[in-house]
Amino acid sequence: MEIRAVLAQNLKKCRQLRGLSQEELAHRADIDRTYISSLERCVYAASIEVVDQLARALDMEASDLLQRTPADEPGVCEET
Amino acid sequence: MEIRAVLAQNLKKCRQLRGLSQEELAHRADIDRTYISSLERCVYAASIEVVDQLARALDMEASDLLQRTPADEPGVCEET
DNA sequence: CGCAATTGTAGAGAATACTCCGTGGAGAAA
DNA sequence: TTTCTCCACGGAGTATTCTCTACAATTGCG
Repeated sequence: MEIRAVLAQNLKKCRQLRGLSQEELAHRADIDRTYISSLERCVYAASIEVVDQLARALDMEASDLLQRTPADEPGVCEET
Repeated sequence: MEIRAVLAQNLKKCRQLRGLSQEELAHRADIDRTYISSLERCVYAASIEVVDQLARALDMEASDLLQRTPADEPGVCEET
């Protein structure tokens, strides 16, 4: 799986789990809304600074957003 | 700690632990040597694609290279 | 010291991330 | 239908990453 897709998947999942719209997240992370939309569609390879901003807005670690989830394990956003 | 510094620190440590020079790593990751030098000095905020290439060249996960190390815990490269 | 390997650094240019504008579509509710 | 929210998507412009070339500084080793 491409690293872009890993980020896209984790980003979308964690955002939705927190009940945030792309626009709300954009505001909290101080990032353009359409850009977040692009990231969730794998259009760009984000810089680690953007990943860090998004992670902080989601109250998690940057490394968590890049975590590849083995098929039979829970994702980074789920509770145990 | 800035996310650039986290990457810089982990990158340098893991590279040295594997006995690789910047040039050898550059070749294995198919990335310019001077750019790796820059990353270890926090000059740029790498894209997640570069982080992934470096991680694969170091036989580890991209998320590991962005892991912040709590002061009293071992780094991502150390054995237990 | 002399030599070799490694790393720092500068500068120019290509490539790509990122912002900002706007438009339109899908779904839900009045 | 109309309205509202959310999201996909395009284009143009700016900012930054990333490559390449070349040379200087450093480190370690005989």
